[in-house]
Amino acid sequence: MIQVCLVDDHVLLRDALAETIESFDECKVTGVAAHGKELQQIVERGVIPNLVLLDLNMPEMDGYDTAEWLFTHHPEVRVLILTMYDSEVALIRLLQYGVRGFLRKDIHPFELRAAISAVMKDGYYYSHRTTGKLATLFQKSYQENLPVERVMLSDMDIQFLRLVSTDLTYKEIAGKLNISVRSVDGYRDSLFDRLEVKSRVGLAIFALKNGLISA
Amino acid sequence: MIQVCLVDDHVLLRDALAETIESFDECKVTGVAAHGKELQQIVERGVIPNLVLLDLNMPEMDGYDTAEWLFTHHPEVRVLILTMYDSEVALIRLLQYGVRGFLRKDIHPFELRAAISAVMKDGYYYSHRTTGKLATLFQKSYQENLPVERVMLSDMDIQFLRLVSTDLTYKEIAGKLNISVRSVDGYRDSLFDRLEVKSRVGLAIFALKNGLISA
DNA sequence: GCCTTAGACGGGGTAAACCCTCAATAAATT
DNA sequence: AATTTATTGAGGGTTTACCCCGTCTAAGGC
Repeated sequence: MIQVCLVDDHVLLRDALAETIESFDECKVTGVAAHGKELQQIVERGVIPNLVLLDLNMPEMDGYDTAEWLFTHHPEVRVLILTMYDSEVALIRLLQYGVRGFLRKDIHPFELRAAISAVMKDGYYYSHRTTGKLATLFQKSYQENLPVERVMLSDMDIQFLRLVSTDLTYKEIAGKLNISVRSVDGYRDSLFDRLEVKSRVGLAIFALKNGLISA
Repeated sequence: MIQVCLVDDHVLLRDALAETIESFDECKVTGVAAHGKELQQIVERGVIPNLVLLDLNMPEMDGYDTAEWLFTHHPEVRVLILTMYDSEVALIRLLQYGVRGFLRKDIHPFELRAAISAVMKDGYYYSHRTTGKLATLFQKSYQENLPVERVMLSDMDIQFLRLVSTDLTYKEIAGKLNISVRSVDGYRDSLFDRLEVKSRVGLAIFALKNGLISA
């Protein structure tokens, strides 16, 4: 019997999903949480699931931090991401934390069941869409003769993108990060290049679409 | 028996929701659709529901257009908005189309049932949050001695916001709208004032958060 | 040791964004 | 007919954003 925990702040979807998963003979929902902190409490109480279905955008403690925590403290727990919009950024960041698969919320229930089965049987579940995105990413890093680390975003990049998606000027951003305006220029231009946008608005839109800021 | 149609492109939530609603004794789900076009087909086939639970961000035909279509062609059908994020813009636009209530997707199932009951019994359901937003809006229009139309966004504003949330320069935007760059300045400054932001990025963020562009 | 690479910073420049003031037109109000 | 109001847009200005050119330093590969 697969013991599943659901982590999503959208109660309506989460509870309905719990019923759907309970209807699968091979599964049992042993816990539901609105965000990472709640999951932590459940796990630390000794209820350790086999599989965690994890949303990304949540209050308190988001999916990234939750995946990282599970990876370092309970690596035996398999994590399946269930999110609104997928993105290369999410993909790369989460692969580092050993997540076993990615699902968009617009899938059909039978794909959910297939994904759960695959994760428990084969250890992972990557849809065509996911592998496609990964392939594009590695292809890009190969064509431009750059390591994958260059294509993906660092913590600094993400911190920077969060500030860019704000009414602050670059001068103010430089102040917040304790670096010079020229360094800000450098990060910006680097991101222009890698994210293939031409303006600050493009960066902000990218940050929004990739869930880097709470929409 | 209340006949309900569900319109949402997220199959997982929509189908789970259908089961939840079917479990309410007073309700029956007579149709599900992924977007407005599908709902149109259902209705034009003669299956006219009492209540439509409507998402806003959808492909093909979004919630706004769907609400407008229902309002003009089938005003007897009551519309209850079920969306990810609520916003003043959505509120004002949709009130024009006679929608009966607003629900965020992070509510509890019992609030959904209460809302459905209220809409069918009293004709509407406005949560404290909704009425709060409305109050703020009217208060603002009163304080600034402006008609509500001044506080809400025109079609031009929305069209403009969509273009602002793009890599295009204002010169290019002016070209697209067949107006001069100075007029663009005017629209921009007017929106700065009304939306209380200081930069183009602020406008883009606003547009995203209010679902004016597909995220 | 040397070489590359990445990060932080500067000079100096152009284009874009921002922000005033004012004015002509047309539609709506009175 | 007169007044307001909205729309559009011009002149002219400052600030910010964008994008080259560099240098220096620290970290890591061989």
